[in-house]
Amino acid sequence: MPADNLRITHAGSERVVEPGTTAGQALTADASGPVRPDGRDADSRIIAARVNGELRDLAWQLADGDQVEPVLISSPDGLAILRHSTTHVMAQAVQDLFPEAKLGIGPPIENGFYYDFDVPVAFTPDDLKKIEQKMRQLVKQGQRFSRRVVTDEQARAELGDEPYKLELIGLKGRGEVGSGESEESVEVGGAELTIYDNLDAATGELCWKDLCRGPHLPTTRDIPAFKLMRTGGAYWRGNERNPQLQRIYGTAWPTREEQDSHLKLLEEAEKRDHRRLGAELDLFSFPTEIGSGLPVFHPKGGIIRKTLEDYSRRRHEEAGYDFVYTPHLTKSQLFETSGHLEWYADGMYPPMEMEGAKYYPKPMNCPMHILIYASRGRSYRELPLRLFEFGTVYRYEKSGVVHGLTRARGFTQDDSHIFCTPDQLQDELASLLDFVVGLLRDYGLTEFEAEMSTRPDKYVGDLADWAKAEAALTHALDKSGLPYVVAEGEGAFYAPKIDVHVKDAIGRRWQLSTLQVDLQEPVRFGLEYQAPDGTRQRPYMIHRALFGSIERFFGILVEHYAGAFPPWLAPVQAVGIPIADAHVGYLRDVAARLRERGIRVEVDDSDDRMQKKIRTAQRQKVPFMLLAGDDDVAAGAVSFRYRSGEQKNGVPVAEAIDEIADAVARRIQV
RNA sequence: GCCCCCUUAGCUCAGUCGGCAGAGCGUCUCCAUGGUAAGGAGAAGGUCUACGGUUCGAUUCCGUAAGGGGGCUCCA
Repeated sequence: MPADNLRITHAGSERVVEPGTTAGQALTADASGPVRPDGRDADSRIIAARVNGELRDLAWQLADGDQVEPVLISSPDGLAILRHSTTHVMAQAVQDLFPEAKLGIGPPIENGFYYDFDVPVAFTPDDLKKIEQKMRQLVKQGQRFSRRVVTDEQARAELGDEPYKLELIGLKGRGEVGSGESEESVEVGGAELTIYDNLDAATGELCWKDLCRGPHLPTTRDIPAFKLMRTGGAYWRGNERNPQLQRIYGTAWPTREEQDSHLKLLEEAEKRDHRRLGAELDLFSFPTEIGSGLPVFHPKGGIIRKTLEDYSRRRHEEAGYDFVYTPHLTKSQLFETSGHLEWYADGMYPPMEMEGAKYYPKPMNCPMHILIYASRGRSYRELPLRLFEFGTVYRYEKSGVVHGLTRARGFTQDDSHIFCTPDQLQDELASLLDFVVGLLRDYGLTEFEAEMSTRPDKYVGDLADWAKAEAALTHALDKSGLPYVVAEGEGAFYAPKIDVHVKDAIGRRWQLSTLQVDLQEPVRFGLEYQAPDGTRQRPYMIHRALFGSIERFFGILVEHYAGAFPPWLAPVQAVGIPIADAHVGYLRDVAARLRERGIRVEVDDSDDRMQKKIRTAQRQKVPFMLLAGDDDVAAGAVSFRYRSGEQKNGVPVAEAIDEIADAVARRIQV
């Protein structure tokens, strides 16, 4: 069945385009419709179509009256189709080379795709090369993707030796996999079962087939750029009780250039890896003797951490928080009352037994803050009561998940619990969100997006409270002006929540702050306050962590800044570099004056030559370098060098000191 | 926790198809006093992660453990 021409309706007129045509050819120069997101893409290929709103292959048979919109390869849908098609090519290559491999699922994902295989032996990096080579052959062959609707029985007959595919066919019947967003739906979503055949370009002979919802590219030759990235284990259907399959990840792009820039971004991310920079810049380490996931901060990491903590404390103080301190250990009873032992015992370090009592390292601070609230009777006049603590907690993360500072087993939360009346909830949440975003901005993060998570299927508390809490959170979000998405059913069992995500300097998203309206703990602990009418009322409780974990936030900042912290956070803010030994004394005097202004400064009096000292300071990412030679000494000046390489010569010492102190005080990046 | 991979000097890594090991950077000492990203010379530094096993002999092969990495699952 040759691919029919595609009729597209655009700008009120209908025209016919052949598969593989470009948008530029398909559209008149003045076209301004949906296929042209911007002028740059005018030559992008049309690889599929949206027929009456549904994605279809170019080979789709059109009926009169169909509303057809072409899909460009560079559009989000186009990218998914490209990547989904590439994953078929990969699966074919794998089954050519490893005939015993059984197919799992193979969906497109962000920036690429994967396919899972059941194979007796895991793939090696060498296998990956062979598979990629084979794929390049298949791409060159230009096999046609061809869609076929089949009945359940046909599908079962044709895929008889693909046990996982058979399972998927079965699932569809039971409605477990619909047309939704699950990755399985890529195979069996939609109203009918379809099989995609890969047909030889010349003979039309069947080369390979897969149960698949589609759509796909016209031919394998339409894959412009791809690369296999890595392998890994993955549980069948994402369930750890299921067998583990071997997953191969790849990436695919409309142009070679886009692929290259994607690979470059990955390289850049690797260079910024906080674990690597943490060692290079002597910030922190994970001594084996202490244990996995338990970091120590070295002096340079320590001063950064102290600075960001101090600033956070000051801001909290200004915002009306009260500072509290609580111990690291508690008798089991506390976490029995809170319910944590019942729900999260697996994630807790085991208890120590002393004199008949069991003591647990705390996995969270809230119950202790609650006890402070409950330590005496509370009046509505005291509310909202905002308790704040840098509280260190311990969670036994499974060995496979520990990851640098971003997933540690001991970490410190900038934890706050706010107790308020029902009336205060909305305003408190709204101002809290402002506070959170304002503070994050001061640490140099500028792009935010929020996620609102609502009541899950398994929940505690009563519906009216959930509704009220969700409404208050939504109100706060609307008021904040932050862009947000709603994640239905993603809330914790005891609370709906807002998570604030930030984008870092290279565009990666991190989940940072979380705001939760707790509907459970105030009840469990029987919290109350006395209302104006003399009755005893239940307060609302808000959990809130801004950095989440200081360690994790620290790691994210290291990566965000690529280690080049803004002056106020930099461990060494300025370094004096003498041209020769004779100028060391002069720079020591300058350094003393800087120290008086609170600047962290060092003078490099090593035996190295000046060039080497610059190189060293540059690699340590020191924001300001003050050089001095005979000329400078004579003029009472310094040669002022920024880590950008920019340089001003003959700057009077007083001026240089003012500039540095000013940059630090204003917390600006240089 | 599960699948796969890794662990050699402070760091980054060579190497030994089984015969007790090397480079660069860093460190230390000396020389050099040099104007914008590596001046020169010399020295110190390793029970080759740990423990078992195979072997005449193990850093190398096998097993176990610890730590690390890439995924999966999980993340109150």
